Amino acid sequence: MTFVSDLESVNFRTEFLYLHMRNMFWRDLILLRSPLDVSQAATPKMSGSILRPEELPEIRHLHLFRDMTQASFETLMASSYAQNFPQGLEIIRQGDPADFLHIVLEGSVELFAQGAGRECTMAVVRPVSTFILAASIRDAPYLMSARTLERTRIILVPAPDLRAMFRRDTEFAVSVINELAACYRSVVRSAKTLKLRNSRERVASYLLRQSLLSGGATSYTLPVEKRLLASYLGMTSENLSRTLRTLEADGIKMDGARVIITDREKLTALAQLDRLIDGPDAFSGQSGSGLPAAEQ
Amino acid sequence: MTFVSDLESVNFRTEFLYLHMRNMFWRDLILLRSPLDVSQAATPKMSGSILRPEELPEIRHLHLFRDMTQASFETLMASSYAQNFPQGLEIIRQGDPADFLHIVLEGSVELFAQGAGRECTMAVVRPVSTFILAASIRDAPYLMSARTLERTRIILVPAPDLRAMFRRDTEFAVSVINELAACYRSVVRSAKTLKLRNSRERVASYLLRQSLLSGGATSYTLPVEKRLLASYLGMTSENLSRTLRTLEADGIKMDGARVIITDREKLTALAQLDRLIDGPDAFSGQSGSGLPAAEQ
DNA sequence: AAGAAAACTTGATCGAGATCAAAGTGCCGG
DNA sequence: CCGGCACTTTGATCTCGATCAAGTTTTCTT
Repeated sequence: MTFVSDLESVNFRTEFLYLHMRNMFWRDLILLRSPLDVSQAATPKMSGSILRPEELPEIRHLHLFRDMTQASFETLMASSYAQNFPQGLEIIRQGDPADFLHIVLEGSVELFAQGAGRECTMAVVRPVSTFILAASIRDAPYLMSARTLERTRIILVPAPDLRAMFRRDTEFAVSVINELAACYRSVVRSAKTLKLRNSRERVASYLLRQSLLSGGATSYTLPVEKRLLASYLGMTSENLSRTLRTLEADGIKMDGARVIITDREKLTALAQLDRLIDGPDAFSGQSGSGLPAAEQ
Repeated sequence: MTFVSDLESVNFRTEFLYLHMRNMFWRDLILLRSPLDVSQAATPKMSGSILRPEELPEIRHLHLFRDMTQASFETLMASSYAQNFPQGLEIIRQGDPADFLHIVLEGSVELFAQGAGRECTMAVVRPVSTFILAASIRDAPYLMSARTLERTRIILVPAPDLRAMFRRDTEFAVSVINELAACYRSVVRSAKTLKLRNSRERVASYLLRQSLLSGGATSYTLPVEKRLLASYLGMTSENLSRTLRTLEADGIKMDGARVIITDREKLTALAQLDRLIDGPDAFSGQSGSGLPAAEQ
C-alpha cells in the first residue's frame, strides 16, 4: 500500500505498469470512499489523499461551485480526495467508467482521444478547472483519455455525490447546467474550426486569439508544446512548423515557443476571427475543449 | 400582418426577403409573448401559432420534458408557440440571439455552420426532438444556423421561461443536465470522428452504424441526401460518391439512396466501429450533433 | 407530360497536408 | 559538464481529397 507516495518519485514506463497501477489505485480509492475512511487513511503514506484547507477557496471560486450553499460545498468536498500524480501518467483511459469529476489544482493535464490507430489532443487543462463533467454526470464511459503533462495535483469528486448534490441544491444544478452548456458550445466551436478552416487559417486564428486573450499582447509564449498544439489543431507537427514559417510573411515571427506579432493588421486580415468561433464567450469556457491561455 | 400564413404558400427566394421576413417574424413573436396575447392572436390568420392539444403528449414524451411535474409542463407550454415553415427557409441565422428552444414536430431541419466562406452541415433534426438547447440556456448567440429541409412544424419555447423553469422544478433541471451532457458527448464523438478517421473510414463506419441503428438491417435507405451526408462527414459530395463506389469492394452496394450490405463481415472489419464513437449511448442523443436514423 | 432545376456521378487535374528521413536544438539527469 | 532523449525543423516525396468540368439521373414545376 505504498504505491500512492511512490507515484511521486517513480517514473512508470511500461504500459503494463500503468494499467496495473491504475487498477490498484481506483480500487483503493473506492474502498476508502466514505469521509470516515478517508480520515482514517490520513497516514503520512496517504498524505496525497486529503484536501488541504487552503485549497478549498480556490475550488469554491470556480463557476461550478460558486453559487451552491456553503453546506452543500462542504459536503461535496468532504467526500472528495486529492491526489498527486507524476509527470506523464495516464490518469484516465477512454472507455473506463467515469467515477469522478476531476479538478486540476496544480500542474496540467492533456485530454486526448485514441482511435483508428491514431491519437489526438482534444484539450489541455490548467489550474484551477474541472474536466470530464459530462461523463461523470451521465455515469457513462470516458470519451477521452487524460495524461499529466507535469507533476499534477487533482481533486477527485465522486460522481454519485455530484449527482446527488444537484438534486438537493438548485443553485448547484443551475451551475452545472451553465457549465455543461458552455462546454457544449466550446466543442461546437472547435468542430466548426475543424470543418470550416484549413490548417493555415486554424494556426493564424489560434495565434491571434491567444494574443487577444493576453489582452492584445504583441508577444507571448505558447502555453503548450508545439507538438500538442499541432495535434490540437488537427495537423502534424511538421506541418505546423512549416506553416509557422510561412506565416512570417503575414505578420508573425517565431522565436522558439515565443510568438511575436510583427504586423497585427495583416494577421487580423488573414485570421478572419469569427465572434462565433473565437470568442468572446469562448474565453470563459473552463474545460470545454481548448488550450489554456498563453503567458505573456 | 398576413405573412405568417403566407409562409406556407410562398417560396421565398432572395436573401433579402429571407432576412426581412425573419426580422418581422421575431419581432412579432416577441410582442406576443404573454399567453394572453397568444390567445388573442388566435385568429384564422395566426392559426400556425398555437399548439394543438394532440401535440402535447408527443412533447411530454421527450426525455427533456418527461420528468417534470405536469404543472411545470403546462406552464412552459402555455408560453410556447407553434409555427409552420415552408421548405428551404433559414429559420435561424448563426450569431443571432437565442430567444427560443426549438422543438421539431413535423418535417426536418438542417443545422449548419458558416465561416471562412464555407458552409457545413452539423446535424439534421427530425421529429420529435429539440435543438439549440445550449444557446437558449446561456442566453448567447446561436453558433449554428438552421434551415428547413421540408415543410416543418416547430414549437418555440421562450428561453427566459425555460431558465425560470429549471430553477423551480428540480426534476426538470436534472433532465436539462442529462440532455446537455448527452449533447456534449455527442459533439465530442463527432469531433473524434473528424480528427481520428479519414474520409473512407468515416463513410464506412457511418454506413455500418446506420445498419445497426435499424436493428442490423441488411438494407436501408439513407435518411438524408448524399449532399448533406457528405457535408456532415466533412467531405465533398464528389468524394463521397467515389468513396461509396470503391466501398463496393468491401461489402457495400448502393442503389440510389438505398444501402445494401453485401458482406457484413468485411464491412465490419473495415469500419472498425468504436464503442466510444459509434455507440451505444450515441444513439440516445436527440439533438446533439448527428443525422437521424435511417428508414428500413 | 415537358421542361427546368437540383442532385448525383464520373473523369481529369491540382494541391494541401501527410509521411518518411535526417539534421538540428534544447532540456534534464547523472 | 556531458550524454541522451525528446522536441523541433527542414527537405523530398507521396497521397488523399478538393476542385474543375462534363455528363446523367432524379425531382420539382408548370
